[in-house]
Amino acid sequence: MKTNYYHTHSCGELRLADVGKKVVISGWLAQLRKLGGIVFCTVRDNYGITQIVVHDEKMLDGICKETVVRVEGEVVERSSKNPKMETGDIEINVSSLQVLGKCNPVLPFEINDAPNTKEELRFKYRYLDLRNPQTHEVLKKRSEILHYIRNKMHDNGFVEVQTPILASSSPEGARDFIVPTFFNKGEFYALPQAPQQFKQLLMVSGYEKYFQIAPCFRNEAARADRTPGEFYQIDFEMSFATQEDIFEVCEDLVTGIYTNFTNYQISEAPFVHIPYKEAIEKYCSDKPDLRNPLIVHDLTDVFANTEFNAFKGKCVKAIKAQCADKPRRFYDELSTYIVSYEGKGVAWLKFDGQELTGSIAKFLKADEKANLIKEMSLSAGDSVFMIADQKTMAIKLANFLRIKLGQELNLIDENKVIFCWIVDFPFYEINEETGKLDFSHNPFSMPQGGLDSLLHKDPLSIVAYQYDLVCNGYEMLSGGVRNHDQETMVKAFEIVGYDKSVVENKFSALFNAFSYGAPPHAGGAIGFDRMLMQILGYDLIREVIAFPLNKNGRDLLMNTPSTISDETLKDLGLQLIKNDKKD
RNA sequence: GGCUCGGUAGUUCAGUUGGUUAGAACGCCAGCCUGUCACGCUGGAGGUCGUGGGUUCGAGCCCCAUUCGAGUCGCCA
Repeated sequence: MKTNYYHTHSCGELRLADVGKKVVISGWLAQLRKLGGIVFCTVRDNYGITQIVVHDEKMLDGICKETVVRVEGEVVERSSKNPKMETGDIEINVSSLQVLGKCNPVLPFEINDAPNTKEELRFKYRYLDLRNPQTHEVLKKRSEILHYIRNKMHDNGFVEVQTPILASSSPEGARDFIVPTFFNKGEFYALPQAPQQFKQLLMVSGYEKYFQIAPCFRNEAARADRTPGEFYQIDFEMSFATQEDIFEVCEDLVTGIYTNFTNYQISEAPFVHIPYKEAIEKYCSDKPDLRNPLIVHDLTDVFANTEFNAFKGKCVKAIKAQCADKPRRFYDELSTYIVSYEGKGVAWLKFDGQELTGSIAKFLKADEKANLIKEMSLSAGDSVFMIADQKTMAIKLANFLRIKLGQELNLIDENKVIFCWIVDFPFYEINEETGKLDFSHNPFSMPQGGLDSLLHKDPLSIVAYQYDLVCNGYEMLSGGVRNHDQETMVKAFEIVGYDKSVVENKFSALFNAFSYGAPPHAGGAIGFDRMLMQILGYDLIREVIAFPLNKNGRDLLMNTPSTISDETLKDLGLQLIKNDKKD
């Protein structure tokens, strides 16, 4: 610590070895404990907490908790030490105490108890919330991890480039934030949803390995694990690289981060690869939590000719679990849970080694029961939970059911972090709304087999060099080998009904760039906030963000977004549409 | 936009079948206390029960509307 007027030491620094030293510390008064003529206080700064002893009560006249003070005194050994404090062996005998910043005696909430305060209030007074040592630590950890990542990327030869924030609309699928401008009335910037096109252009420029801790903006609704508006990605791209090269770089980075900054037991690289199709079959999810051992079985064929109305003509998904000891209510509550997601419910059966019993046993024919037992390899004590619905819905609900069962039956090992690569995403899919063929991920990725596949294969059978890194049910990274060939790009768009002019106009920069010698390239982006949330053991992404927006994209501290004056609107060439109530 | 839950003292919450003056803990204020560290003890102040309407002799509680917040679905990689 640099010595100056305000301090010779930090509040986390002094130890027994410093006894006898005359020191100066500055910080916030965290606690005051008066015992007659003696007052014990603690002073807190960015680095820790140190106890000070005031023998002259007058020094503290008019001073309350959270006042910023400068304290001069001598370090002494405590007669009663506090093993819970890092500086608990010593205290400072105060000779002078000066107020540097006054504080209102009634705080909106107690700093010590800040994490238990309702979020609304915490974020309105985020600067107080962040004084809480536990909360304070989060942003320091965030910084350390960012530092580690930067170093690692630099060490591996990546060049850090800042791409524009005032950019143009990019076709990531989410809605854009639009920025009006004084210079060009009637025209707008869009904040980038990702630096996708810029980083690919950098590849065309020959930078070979690019990365950026990139701010990304998406004008979409929030969730507990998804902040509205803005977030950060560790964005990277490599030329002359294959999918495997990307995996190697990511595995090295992610393993490094988790081993250095967490105590989790993490899966060893190389991480397991699961084709998208298999993930959907086994887990009914493209981001399965592999800590959960439950597997989803498809029983559609078993009940293909059933008389049972609830299953007739439906896609039937089933999960086997050992929970024969659970009461009837357990089964009923699962059903209620599924109904809350607009499912019809959960049908269940128990197997005692001989017979199937349970909610729907009497509706099933003997051969159906026999096939079910065989298909699911049931043994005594197993229960089977079944969902019957339209295929898409059945898959969705089976995923919820698998997760819920895993939680309820305590099958999740919280100490583990299991990574996997979901690979071979389909290149095209049928858009459920329009019934037409559409890109299933972004249109930038390379179809496996290249132009040849596009020309000769059934579009729905083509898979892309498109991958996700999944960890404990969270999607941590998404990326792909990019399509860098004009002809292949045009063909890919043509298949979904766009002609060449669409590609030329919509992605003109990229498309043109590819006509001047583009290297094959691949990359991806890690959702940094979400990863950090998991590393630090939080369920809310807002916990790891300095000044988070609330669910409705509102900053309660700065009170944004806010209206602008009519004059400014006019200067921007904007006119608001007035709508009193809805439309 | 839908569904679910919530809004009571500065904070976290309790509040019975609708019934006198709406409670507790922490915090705050005052007093006592020389080894506390979640200090202790005594006393005190502090409330538009989110807002508006309704039912009722009487509403924190019941009904309607509205607003704010959270979770979730839609949406979003």
